[in-house]
Amino acid sequence: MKRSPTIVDVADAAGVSIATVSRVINGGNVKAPTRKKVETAMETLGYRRNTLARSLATGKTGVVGVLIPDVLGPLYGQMARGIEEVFLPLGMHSVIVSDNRDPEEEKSATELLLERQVDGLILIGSYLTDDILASLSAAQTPIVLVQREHTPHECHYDTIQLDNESGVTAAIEHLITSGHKHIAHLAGTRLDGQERARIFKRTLQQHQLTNTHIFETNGVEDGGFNAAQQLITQAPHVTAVFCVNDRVAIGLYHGLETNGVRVPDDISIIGFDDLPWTAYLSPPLTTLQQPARAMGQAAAQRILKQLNTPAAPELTIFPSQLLKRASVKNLQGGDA
Amino acid sequence: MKRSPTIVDVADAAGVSIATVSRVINGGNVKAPTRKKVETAMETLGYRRNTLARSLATGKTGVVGVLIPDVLGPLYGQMARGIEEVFLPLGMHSVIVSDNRDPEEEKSATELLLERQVDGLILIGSYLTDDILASLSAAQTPIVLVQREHTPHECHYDTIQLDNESGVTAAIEHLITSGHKHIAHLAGTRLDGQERARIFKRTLQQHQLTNTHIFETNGVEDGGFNAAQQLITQAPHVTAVFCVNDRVAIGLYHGLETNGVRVPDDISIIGFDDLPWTAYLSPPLTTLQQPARAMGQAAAQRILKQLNTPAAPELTIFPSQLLKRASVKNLQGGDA
DNA sequence: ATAAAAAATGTAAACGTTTACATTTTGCTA
DNA sequence: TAGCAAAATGTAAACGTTTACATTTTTTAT
Repeated sequence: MKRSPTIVDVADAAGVSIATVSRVINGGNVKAPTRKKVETAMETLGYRRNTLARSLATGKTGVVGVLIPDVLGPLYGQMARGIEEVFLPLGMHSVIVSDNRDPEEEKSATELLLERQVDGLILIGSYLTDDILASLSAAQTPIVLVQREHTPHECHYDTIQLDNESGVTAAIEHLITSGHKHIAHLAGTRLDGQERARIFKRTLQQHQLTNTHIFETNGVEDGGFNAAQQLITQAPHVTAVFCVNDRVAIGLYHGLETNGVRVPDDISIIGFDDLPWTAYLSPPLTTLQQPARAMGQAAAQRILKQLNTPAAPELTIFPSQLLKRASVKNLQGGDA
Repeated sequence: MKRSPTIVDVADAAGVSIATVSRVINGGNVKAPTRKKVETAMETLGYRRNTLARSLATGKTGVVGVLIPDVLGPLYGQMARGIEEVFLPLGMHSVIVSDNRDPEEEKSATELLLERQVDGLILIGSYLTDDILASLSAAQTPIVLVQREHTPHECHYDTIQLDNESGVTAAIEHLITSGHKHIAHLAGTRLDGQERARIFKRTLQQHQLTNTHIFETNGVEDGGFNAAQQLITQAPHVTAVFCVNDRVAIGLYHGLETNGVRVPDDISIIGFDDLPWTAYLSPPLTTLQQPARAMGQAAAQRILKQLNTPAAPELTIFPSQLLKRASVKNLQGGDA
């Protein structure tokens, strides 16, 4: 087990000082012949630089930590990709860690990233409160929150959120314009879900539809599946359902089919998230697309900005877009 | 921007030497009152240890690098989770990097991880050849390959593979026992795909079914979609299709539906991978489950073993399991 | 050809830990 | 209560870089 070669070994082999070697590595001023000597020395020795030592000396790691709730989840994958797209060209890197939607685990994972001296922190779907965040960021490491699961009183941190407002409204209005009068909602438990339920209710009222059916679900497939039963027995006149997300929607598809209810002929469905395969369902699911990748990019951008100049925290809101597909039936004659 | 407190600051505040502080951090021998003094000092100063410096001093980072082809892809997510499950309890961590199925990018990403001094490397779906791997691992960093995309002459590295053999055979035999005589295959481009095609062909021959229809696809949804057309026109008597993976299968579902062909009444379908939502398709997809999580765990385990004692490289093969669901129709009277 | 300016290189001190070794303190035993 | 072993603490050298500063070499202008 021989020690891997260091800058010192290279310096010796090339007959120069370590400073010179360091300079050729980092592109400093060094004469062509010297540079070549050093380069061949590096080549023959198989030198590989030690980022640890480098970071220790410079005080920068070029790494930003990304905390996601869940390694699976295509949406988080897309965000991660958006983040990478910004950092990679700058020679920076993101390390992804997943808490499992467990606030304790989230906190310790964050601690860990800070111990690793990350240059910034992107917290996705974070449950952390302002106080905890404050204690974490005592080292003034830039922090950006994406899709935070905690409503703050004030905006203390850069935050990227999804505009549930316009999305949900668009979805409901699409249903109404298509002639639906009895619309149900399958709600989820998380913060986003609750907000969507609120907006759903309000939008219905604004259109003088007061008979609101909201069914609570666990936010995943079997929740939607089970809700199908309730829906059929408790609200038989409903012709359209807005689901808190696509996973619930797909469960609902399945549950309805099991009960012999056809989509969209008997019931129209709208989901949320545009998970990649929903376009291939039968019928293809009408849903709201989250610009997850763009949100990731924005988060990375904010980190960079904070790294340059300490700016006041900002709240950025991204719109979601309604993708009209075949899971919604038009009950009108032919307009809309 | 005040410097964050170091071990020295803590030592000063507590009136002890830095060695003692280091000992209380790492659980060395230190008397109770001293320990308390140090702990309160750390508390009030808000000390956070610097993993960089620690790793530099110890020569271990406690980090293993994981290279995956693609952050999206639920299968890789599951592997990543399996890996984490092994490392986390040991206080180790995995950092995930994705090359985008680009050999160049893969190589540089690997270099980068090594520069970061990772204690081990798990390469998933790697395209790297033995020579390149050899040059990379000159620093004798443990390497484990999972689902390698390159057939080596000999087994130079610990390798984890999926048993395509038993899986494909089981799938085809399930179709045959169900009475299917004209079976087509939608093939993919990658290594695994080619192997599956080979096994498909051979298995059919072993059952005296010589009329093999193999259609090449790009391995994702639209490949399956397009293949539907070809299938209908070029092989109208086919009653069952084995797809190289679930993504192709879902595209095929869609393509067949578009052409008015019903699944499974007109055509039975089997996929591969058991992507999480295939159980919710209509009809639920019969498919082969990959033990991705277990494979991840095994990879992590091998890294640990290599870290302890330099053992001879091993090839571990994981079986895939056939999940019989409704996308295959039984053409027989009622047995099987 | 010479002085001055610019460029190239070298020297040595950081960066924040761990750890072998030296020293001091503590706890026992006789 | 002296003496000794064991336990606790301190000292200082590593780990592999970067970088301010000092020194040497080269270039340029006169």
